[in-house]
Amino acid sequence: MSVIEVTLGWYAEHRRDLPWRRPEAGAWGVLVSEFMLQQTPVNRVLPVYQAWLERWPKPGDLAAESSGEAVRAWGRLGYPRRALRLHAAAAAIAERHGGVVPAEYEELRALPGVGDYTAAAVASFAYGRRHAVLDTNVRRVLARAYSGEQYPATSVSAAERALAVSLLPEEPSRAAAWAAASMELGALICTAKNPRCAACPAAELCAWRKAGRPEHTGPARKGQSYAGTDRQCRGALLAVLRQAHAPVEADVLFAAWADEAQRGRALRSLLEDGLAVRTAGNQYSLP
DNA sequence: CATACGTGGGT
DNA sequence: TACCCAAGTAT
Repeated sequence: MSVIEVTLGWYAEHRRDLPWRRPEAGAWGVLVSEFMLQQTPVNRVLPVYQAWLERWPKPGDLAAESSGEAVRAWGRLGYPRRALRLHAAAAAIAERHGGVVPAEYEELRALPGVGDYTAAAVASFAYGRRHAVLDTNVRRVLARAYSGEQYPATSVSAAERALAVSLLPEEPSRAAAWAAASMELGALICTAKNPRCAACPAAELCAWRKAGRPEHTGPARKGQSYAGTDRQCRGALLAVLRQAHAPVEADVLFAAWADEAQRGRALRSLLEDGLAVRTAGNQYSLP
């Protein structure tokens, strides 16, 4: 038995029944879920995903809306530029692909907000294509099971990608299943903090466990600060715009953040990003 | 290659 | 409480 075999067997039994994994989700459902899941946990995505697909069942439906409605519907998922990019991706799909989410990696990769991971994930999960799908979960599983290390490096290395490619089953549908299964294993068992090795189907084969689960050596991973940052300020300002259904006066917006210099900087960046627009006079709204 | 970019739940 | 971190992308 190999890590791949036991993981596929485990997945068949333990996979979560997530809405974007159902056949009726389609490629559009998969694409929407991938955008929302970029750096955001499953349980927070769930309700927003459901509402999103009910409102915009096809890419063309979203493309026909203003980008501001996408930002509003995005709610508090975080990183609202993703909502803008998903809206732009929907427009590109409507224009260039006849309203159908493309199946080719290169075409997916060319869409706004679709990077290497998302292009591989959509091609794999929605269309059963054979791609190395390297998200944080898969990377951790590979680091442990095959490289004997607690954590993968900060960015994907050539060696790491080569390993992932070498592992890919020949049969595309099986490769796609392995992508989903290894991701699920990383999410549920081979977790970052307290891995549940006792419940892991690959425990006997795991290089990291065989080595005695050595601690990560090297520089500690960079933590992300948030409190008091420009990011938090942007979030506070945007929350006001999301809740308002008409342009708001600058005064109202400024009441959301005390530091004048910081909120000025934040508002300017929101305008630059296209997350906010200045309307008549001194008023602001979603685009 | 490092950094900016939201938010909230778990420990 | 403070810190960690969650299906990344663009610059």
